[in-house]
Amino acid sequence: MTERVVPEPERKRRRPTKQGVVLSAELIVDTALRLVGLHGAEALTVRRLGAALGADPSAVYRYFHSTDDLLIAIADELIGRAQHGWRPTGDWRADLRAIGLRIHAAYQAHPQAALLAAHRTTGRANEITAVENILGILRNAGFPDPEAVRIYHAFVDQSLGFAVLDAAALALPAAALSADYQVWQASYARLDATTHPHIAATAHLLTADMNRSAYPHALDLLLAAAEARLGRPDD
Amino acid sequence: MTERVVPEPERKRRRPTKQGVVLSAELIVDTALRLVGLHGAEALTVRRLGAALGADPSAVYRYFHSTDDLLIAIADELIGRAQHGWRPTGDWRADLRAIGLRIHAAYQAHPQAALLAAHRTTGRANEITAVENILGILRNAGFPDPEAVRIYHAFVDQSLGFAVLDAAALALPAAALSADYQVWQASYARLDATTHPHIAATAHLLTADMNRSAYPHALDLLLAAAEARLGRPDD
DNA sequence: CTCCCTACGTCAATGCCGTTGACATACCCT
DNA sequence: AGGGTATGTCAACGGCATTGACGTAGGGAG
Repeated sequence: MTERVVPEPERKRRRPTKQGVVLSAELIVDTALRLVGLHGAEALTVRRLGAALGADPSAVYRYFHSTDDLLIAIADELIGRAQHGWRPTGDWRADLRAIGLRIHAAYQAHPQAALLAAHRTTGRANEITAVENILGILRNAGFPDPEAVRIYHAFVDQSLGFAVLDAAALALPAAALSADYQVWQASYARLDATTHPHIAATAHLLTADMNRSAYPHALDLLLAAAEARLGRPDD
Repeated sequence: MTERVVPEPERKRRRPTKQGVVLSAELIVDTALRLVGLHGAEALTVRRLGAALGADPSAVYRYFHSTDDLLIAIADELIGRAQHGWRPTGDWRADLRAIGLRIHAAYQAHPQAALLAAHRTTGRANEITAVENILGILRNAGFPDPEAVRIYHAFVDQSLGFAVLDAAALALPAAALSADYQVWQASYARLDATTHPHIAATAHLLTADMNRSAYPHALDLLLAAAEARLGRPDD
């Protein structure tokens, strides 16, 4: 007992740190996002977070049980930002497309955080709201419940999966990024047409396409296939 | 000069460690995969790897520039394993489905490694072979080059994205996993039907679906949509 | 067969990291 | 006004990746 972490809603005392900062779970999450955006994913350490907050590093443990716990909170915050201000239009396909792009964009805005947190199920408030919204769109569109659940699952995991992958590219330090490009030039762009005819034939298209996220296209394919099923409720 | 790492193909001297083990890049990658499979992703440290190999930890740096470099090698090894023994059947849709499932399965077999490495572009031999195969299937199926490249990109990134996400679930320690399930029970399964009608109506379906990967379904949707486009080369 | 060069395994040190137990203070409630 | 305790702080622990220096033994040259 005398648990180290007191849940945020029932916090009463707020005692400023030596440097005069009044801490809160929200401030810590925001500071963590800022830190990670400025200095990369590897900057997210308890010690540096403490320094950025103006507090002793161990103060963080009064708000989160562990760094993992903090990560979950960050993930939920991003999900919340993705939904901020969203309103359904009534067109299920457009609505799902918008939600998917919003989730993706929210994570792309904090690639390092996405890399750390997008693959976690948070079970927190913002995540639950998102689930409710997506399921509602599908059921109102006329998908029978089992189909709605299956499409929901594919849709959500697709957006999160792409978020992680695309974040990984953005999160790489500039040095590694240019190194990656040189690897590409060295290995792919000059492959022998006799051993790798298909890469050789499409090399120019590949280099152009590589620089964009494939998510919008993949999302459109998923939605098109889902719509095609609305008519045929078989199989 | 006197570079710390000598590339594997031109290695001549093989000097056993104190414990009598003869090292090689391959042995290190295999040992890393075994380590990570046995004791989780957090067990992949240079020190523990050294111990598992029967060598001083710093010997690893004679074969890889950094842990990141090692990770890339592990990723490429998994891609290679996914393709091992694969042969095209001539049915493009079945072939792509098989490759997708193989990639996914290869990473699921080593979830901790997948989590660390699936979002990296390796540029190494096995990755290049996979790219060539997939592009070949699409171009032979009759997709025009720009379309083939776009579908290739969506297909590959979707497979890797799902691999990361599904690996994350498998990689969680047993304790965290059951904790997750309890969170689910506590928050989702008993949500008020008036505030969250859609979750409440489908809760039983959600819990059943949650335990499977959505990848096969998402893959089928992608392939169905791609096939639908083969006829209409417009837009 | 011998000698030399240097590749590569080893050692030790550096500066990080997360986490925790003990402590003290100042906040809030009564 | 006073007490209980929440919360910020301090110090310490063990583990981490990485690197420079060292020496020994493998292999090529003659």
